[in-house]
Amino acid sequence: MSSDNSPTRIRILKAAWELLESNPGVAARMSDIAKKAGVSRQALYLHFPNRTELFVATTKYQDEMFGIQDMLSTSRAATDGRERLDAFIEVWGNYIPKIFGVAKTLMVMQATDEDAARAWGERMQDMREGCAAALKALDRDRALNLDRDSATDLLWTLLSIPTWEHLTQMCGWPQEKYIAQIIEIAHKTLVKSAG
Amino acid sequence: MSSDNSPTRIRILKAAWELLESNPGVAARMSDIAKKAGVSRQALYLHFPNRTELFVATTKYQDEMFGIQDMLSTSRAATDGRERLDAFIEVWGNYIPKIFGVAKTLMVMQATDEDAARAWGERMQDMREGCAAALKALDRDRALNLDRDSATDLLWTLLSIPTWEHLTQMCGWPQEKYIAQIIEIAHKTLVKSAG
DNA sequence: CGTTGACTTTACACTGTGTAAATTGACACG
DNA sequence: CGTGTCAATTTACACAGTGTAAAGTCAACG
Repeated sequence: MSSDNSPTRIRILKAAWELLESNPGVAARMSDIAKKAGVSRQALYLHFPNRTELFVATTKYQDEMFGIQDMLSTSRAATDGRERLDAFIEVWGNYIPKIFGVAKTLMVMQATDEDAARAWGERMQDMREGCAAALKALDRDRALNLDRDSATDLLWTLLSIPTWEHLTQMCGWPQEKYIAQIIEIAHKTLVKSAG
Repeated sequence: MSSDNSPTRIRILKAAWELLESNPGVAARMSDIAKKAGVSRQALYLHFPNRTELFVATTKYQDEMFGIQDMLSTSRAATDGRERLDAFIEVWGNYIPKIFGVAKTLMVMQATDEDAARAWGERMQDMREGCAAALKALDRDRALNLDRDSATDLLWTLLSIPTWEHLTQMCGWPQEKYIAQIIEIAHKTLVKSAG
């Protein structure tokens, strides 16, 4: 999946990862990343065209390392609508804290950087596909409270990174409370009460 | 309320307002703001210590212009718990689009700029007070589904600017649909069904 | 021994913020 | 009328950080 896996490139990616994670939302300086990776600043430009692309590559590297695809496909195993919805929320909701630092940086850069916006947008669209898929079974059971698009939008918003950030970072909710509450809200707003 | 209202200062604030609104999240350059205001770049520094404080002053200017305090106090008039909750959601929810451009810029800057973080944090805390107040009557009627803090956190998140942005900008929901859905979610998750 | 490739080193162009100081012009007061 | 004051302009510069460019180093490999 990775276009190149020279050891230096990996070292740079890991350095970027650590720096972004230790300071979510703050775009680390190229010189600091270089120092942490133990290479010269100019070496970064031998592997990545610019800082944004380095950060984009870092998120892709994370997805690869964590095997998000496998995690999501596991959640697709459930056949019952509610179970599948719950599984999806748990998988994605528990994935967010792992990627938050890097993701937040890209989110912030999105406002000013076109490349970041494109990369981030694609990522979010993928996530929306996941939401749609998670609701499909529910819809087939005629247990969906809203039209499919609106339900997808709502679940997508509920599981967005800013929502996670607000509840866990600003409100101080523990991760378990976050998961439990999102599941409850999803049930109450998306699933027909009388089966 | 404003510490100084020289005409030049006002012209600068209006220029910043327009530029931020026309490009939400992008911190306009001092030179562009100056050009739009019809003054020299250096003149900006006669009125504001730095760019961040100019933007902070711009949000305060907006609040003053729009009279947000009056709008909110109107929503406090309702005595019935549900009515009051709905009124609060409508007032705040319809206020967001008016301030979005400037607010988003401050939100983005928050990640890297300490002053922006402080100013934004205060603003958000004020909002939380509003949420708490809007739920008070409901709690007194014993119609609140969760403990007061959790309910406040949830309403706070539901009415956050990123949530509005996600639903109206990313999902393309019209403002009325946004309001209607937020009210519905609030009812389903916060208000006891069998009064 | 010579070449190739990855990396380093040094230097520089460019953008944008913020500081500093001298200059202009209007208005007000004695 | 002259003088001071205040707002704003003009010009210049320090500083940080990204990205470009090009020459130099060094080890591996044929």
